[in-house]
Amino acid sequence: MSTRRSTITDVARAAGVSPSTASVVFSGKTAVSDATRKRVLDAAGLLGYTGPDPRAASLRRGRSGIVGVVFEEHLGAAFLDPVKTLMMDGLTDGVASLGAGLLLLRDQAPLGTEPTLTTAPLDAAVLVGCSGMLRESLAVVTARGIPVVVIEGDAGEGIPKIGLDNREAQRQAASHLRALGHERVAIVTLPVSAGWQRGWVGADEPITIDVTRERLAGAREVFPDAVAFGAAGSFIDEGLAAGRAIFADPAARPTAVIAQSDLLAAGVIRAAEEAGLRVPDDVSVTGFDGVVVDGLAPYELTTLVQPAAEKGRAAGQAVAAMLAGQAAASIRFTCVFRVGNTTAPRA
Amino acid sequence: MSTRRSTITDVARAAGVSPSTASVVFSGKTAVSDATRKRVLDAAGLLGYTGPDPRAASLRRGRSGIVGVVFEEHLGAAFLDPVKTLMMDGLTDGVASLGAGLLLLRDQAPLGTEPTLTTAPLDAAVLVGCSGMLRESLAVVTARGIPVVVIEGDAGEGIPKIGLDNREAQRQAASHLRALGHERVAIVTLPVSAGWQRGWVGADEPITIDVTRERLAGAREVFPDAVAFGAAGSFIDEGLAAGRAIFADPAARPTAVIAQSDLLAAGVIRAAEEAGLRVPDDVSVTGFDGVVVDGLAPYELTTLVQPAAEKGRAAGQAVAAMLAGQAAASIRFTCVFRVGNTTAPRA
DNA sequence: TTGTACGCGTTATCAA
DNA sequence: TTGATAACGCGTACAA
Repeated sequence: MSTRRSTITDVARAAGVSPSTASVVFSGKTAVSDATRKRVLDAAGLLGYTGPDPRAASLRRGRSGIVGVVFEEHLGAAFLDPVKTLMMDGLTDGVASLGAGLLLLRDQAPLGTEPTLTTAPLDAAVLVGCSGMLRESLAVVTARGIPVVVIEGDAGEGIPKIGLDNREAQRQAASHLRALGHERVAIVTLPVSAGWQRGWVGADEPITIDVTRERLAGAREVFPDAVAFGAAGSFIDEGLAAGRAIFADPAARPTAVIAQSDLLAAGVIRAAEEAGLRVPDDVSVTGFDGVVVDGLAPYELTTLVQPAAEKGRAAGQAVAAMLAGQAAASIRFTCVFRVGNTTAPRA
Repeated sequence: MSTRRSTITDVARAAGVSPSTASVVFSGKTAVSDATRKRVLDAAGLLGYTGPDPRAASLRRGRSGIVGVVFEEHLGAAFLDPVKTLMMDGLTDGVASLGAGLLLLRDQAPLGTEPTLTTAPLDAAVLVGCSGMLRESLAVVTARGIPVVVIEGDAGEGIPKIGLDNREAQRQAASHLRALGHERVAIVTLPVSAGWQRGWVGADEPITIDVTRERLAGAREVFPDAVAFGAAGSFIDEGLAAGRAIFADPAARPTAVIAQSDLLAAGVIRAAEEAGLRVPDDVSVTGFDGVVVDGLAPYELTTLVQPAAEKGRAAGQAVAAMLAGQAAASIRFTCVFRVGNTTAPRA
């Protein structure tokens, strides 16, 4: 049973038509008489032909229908982040209009395997949270003429960026806290650099991750002297650890904590409870992202709602535009400040 | 600047060698003299040639290096599940040995777009949690001779399945509870069927999702009369809702709850606390999966640790085997029962 | 070690 | 509405 797969040529021959006609029956690009169509389809059924080989079609058309999504981190880690998940949802929609699918790619190929970013049949690539690495692969891709878009990161000149008004948004939350009378404020940041280990962020620590730096800057515009504790990732447990460090010294306790993500904020709240502090009565907490934190109820975070899915969708559209030969512009989305029940006037 | 992309033929001509020699320089399949290699590489650099076109190479080789991963549910929903995330990690590894990447596919294409499952240049496909639908697309794929593997689901005859000993495993947890003296037990199940709404599961409710059915059967082998509440998904908040329903009537309170996932168990624990019950003193709770539940500390679930990443890896290997022309067998992994601090003797 | 020749399976173009 | 022709860009026997 291991004969050659039948091709469109076989079908055409069996149906007594030319290959191009058979092709048209499957692609629908041109009108075909019903009689002919039936003959071709029948022949196909008989031969077990199930449609054009995508590989050949893709070579001929010059399009594969595949958009690569490149993550810097370990793939599983990426999906632990609800913001990225939402973004993927939007991206799925965004490229669907293109009839394309998403190919998951890791920046760091697992040793010994070829860098798929350069060998995969991509029509376009979307980089997620690219903080300046992977420039080499990127160079190859752009040289190949493959459109590239970056979400929350910087890939250098000429590459469209989809991002947020991180700084301004975070400043809003800080202002809100100041308006409530808070003065002693601590900040819990996202990782400060690649491979960052949980810990206090020194004043002269170089911050290489854009999002972290911008949000921190926004908070410090209002509270220049606020201490900052850098988490190792956006997880509740990281927020918990950060919160413990922050609330450790009763004498130095802040009355408000600005967390750079909702998950971190959730952890901080738990740490506060652990330390016998009530939220928001004893300590106010703000988050960032506006995602649903599973299990956080009855709290409703005061946070900045970012259009995560929109970012993905916009990236998809940008890619589509570039594929259509148009230039795609960078986009900065605006976060919406939402007051929940985790902030209150200073006691 | 918009002239034709240069091809390997151009490079060969510029380097003064034949196309096949140039090809060999890039593929490394045959030895080439250093001088020749240098000439070719130089020419490539000059022309901005960045390597073989993946589309053409894939046609020629008959391999695209792409494995499709098909989810039934909305894509974002899939990644909210830590088990699936881990599985994806394993799968990534599993196919990496193949030099392949993962193409994300949704079962239900978002209307108006082509079913990518049939038009994408796949070398193989992995179905996740397939409960018997999508038979048509599947038929096309298998007819095309594309290897298919199913994780936690059933795609019919002849398709290798990667799964767990769900029934036996769950029975173990139940036995543990019985050994602790528990008699009045409630079960919180995963969704009972596609589109299931949260609620009590009637005795004659048809259970169409394999995992749910098997785990329920395992629990009922020990506690035939245990009531079951079906969650709408594997989330903490769903477990919370289920727990509230279960603990609502003080007179009918169970002394132990068997949850079909760790996230559900986490929610149940929270519901218990809410109802003023202590875990495990007043009520014991078991989970299933053995994943790290973010924010659950200090609890450590008594649960069944399933090799989620292993499942993914095995699927990748099965796919690799089939691609190599060998038959791949179905695999049933065994869960390991782990006692945590959420179960205790009946008060 | 290098070159020749051919085909992978399809589709765009144009003419009939 | 259909058919002939010519790529698409590459890899690989095989010969030299």
